[in-house]
Amino acid sequence: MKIDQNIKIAVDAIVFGYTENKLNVLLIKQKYGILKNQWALVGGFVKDKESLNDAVNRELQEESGIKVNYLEQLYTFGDNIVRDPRFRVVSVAYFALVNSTKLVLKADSDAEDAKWFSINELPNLAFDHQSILETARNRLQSKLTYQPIGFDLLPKEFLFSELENLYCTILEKEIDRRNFRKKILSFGIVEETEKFGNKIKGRPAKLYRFNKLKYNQLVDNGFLFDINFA
Amino acid sequence: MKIDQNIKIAVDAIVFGYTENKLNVLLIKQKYGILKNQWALVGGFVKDKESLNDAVNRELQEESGIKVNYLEQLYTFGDNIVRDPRFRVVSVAYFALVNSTKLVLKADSDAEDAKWFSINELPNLAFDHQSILETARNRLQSKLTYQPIGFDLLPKEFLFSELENLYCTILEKEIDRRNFRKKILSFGIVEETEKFGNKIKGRPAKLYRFNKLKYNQLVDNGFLFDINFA
DNA sequence: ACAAAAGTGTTAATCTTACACCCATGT
DNA sequence: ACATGGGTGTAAGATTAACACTTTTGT
Repeated sequence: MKIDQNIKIAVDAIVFGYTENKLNVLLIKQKYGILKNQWALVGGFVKDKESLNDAVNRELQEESGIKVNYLEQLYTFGDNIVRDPRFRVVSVAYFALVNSTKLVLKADSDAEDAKWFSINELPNLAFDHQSILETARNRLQSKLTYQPIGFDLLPKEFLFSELENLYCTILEKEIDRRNFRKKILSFGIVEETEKFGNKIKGRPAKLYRFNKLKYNQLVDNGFLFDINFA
Repeated sequence: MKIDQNIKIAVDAIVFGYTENKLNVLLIKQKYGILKNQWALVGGFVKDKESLNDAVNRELQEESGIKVNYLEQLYTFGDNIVRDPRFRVVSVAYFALVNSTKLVLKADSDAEDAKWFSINELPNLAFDHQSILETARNRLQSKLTYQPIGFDLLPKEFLFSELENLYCTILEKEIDRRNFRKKILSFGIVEETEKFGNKIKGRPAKLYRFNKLKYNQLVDNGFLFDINFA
């Protein structure tokens, strides 16, 4: 059986970071082609002998040198058959979270420049990357409430106020500080360390740590992480 | 820029139906190729000038003649690079729900036979369709609790006991009849009709109808459908 | 002593759970 | 009159939501 089909498969990654109470996305300035100098998501074509997963990881490595904490398939964009002006491309988009606080980006082979952009100050994006980004943002918002993925955007040890702020920022909601802390602590998956953060102002704040092992154990026993707010 | 890539894109559909308190899946017996006579999901290759969505709908039409009530993209399977023994195929899987009570299947061009199988009595499946099906089943289970998709498996007018049974069957849980009814009715999206179902035994049961319009209105005002059980 | 952020409890309201009896029909 | 499934209410327990003052530090 001969299949006459001329469609290319690409992978794209939406990489979210969180610094200074802002949600950021990693973008790459295109180095070649008719889209030269346009900003785009990390991504590229899949090789013949490479799984989709390997492809995203390779692109992340090549274009940014980044190591992500969380990666999952988001959605496959293939309904707009002219999304890429060169030829038909179906793009499998991935959703990634990274602790960007101590991260050094490298601009490598395919990209001229790799940079973090606040989600609220985005440049014009190549292809249909704007709408992919919207999809990713929705996924982040909803997943934040039923999976402990917020921790993947923070350093290993973090302040409670940072966690709280992350939730407020991403969900675009006010959250009662006391109720939030009570709820999170009631799960028993976040533990106090002996250390203190280096705040300049106010009372020193303890650092906390997410216990992933404990979380996995609880999940095995039917535990469901869940944060709902009015 | 020339891309040397030789991967084919297919779409597959997991079509769920519900009859006589059983969850069923639509399978197709392959007519051609080395997989002749094996059972497989509805699916096929995407055409060059056809959106992914059009491709699934076409395959559903061609192979089963079915009209689905609900269709959404499920997941893209492309990590197993030898999932199809002939050449590399990346498959975009779709998840479909249909009211199968009055449905006539047609076996058409590509398929010898189209048949419903109870989810508990599946034959061996071609390719990695077994694992795709697992993914779909998980999606169905989780989505049932936070989206009103159960109605897409039932006729327009249905008995409360059918709805309840559907939830019990798919979630594999016992559900308190009174609490279930109370909860569903409290949403105000299911309304009583004047008609009665034609039960043979017991007290006649009213038929109910899902008011999709009302549901959409409520959603616009921030309503969240949600059924949680212990 | 004051500014700044951290840390902490209680109460009312709401939602969830558990549970059992009467009703309308066909035979 | 009995068998079968349909229809209904209530009370105890758990969860959520609303709300403000004290603590620790640096200046």
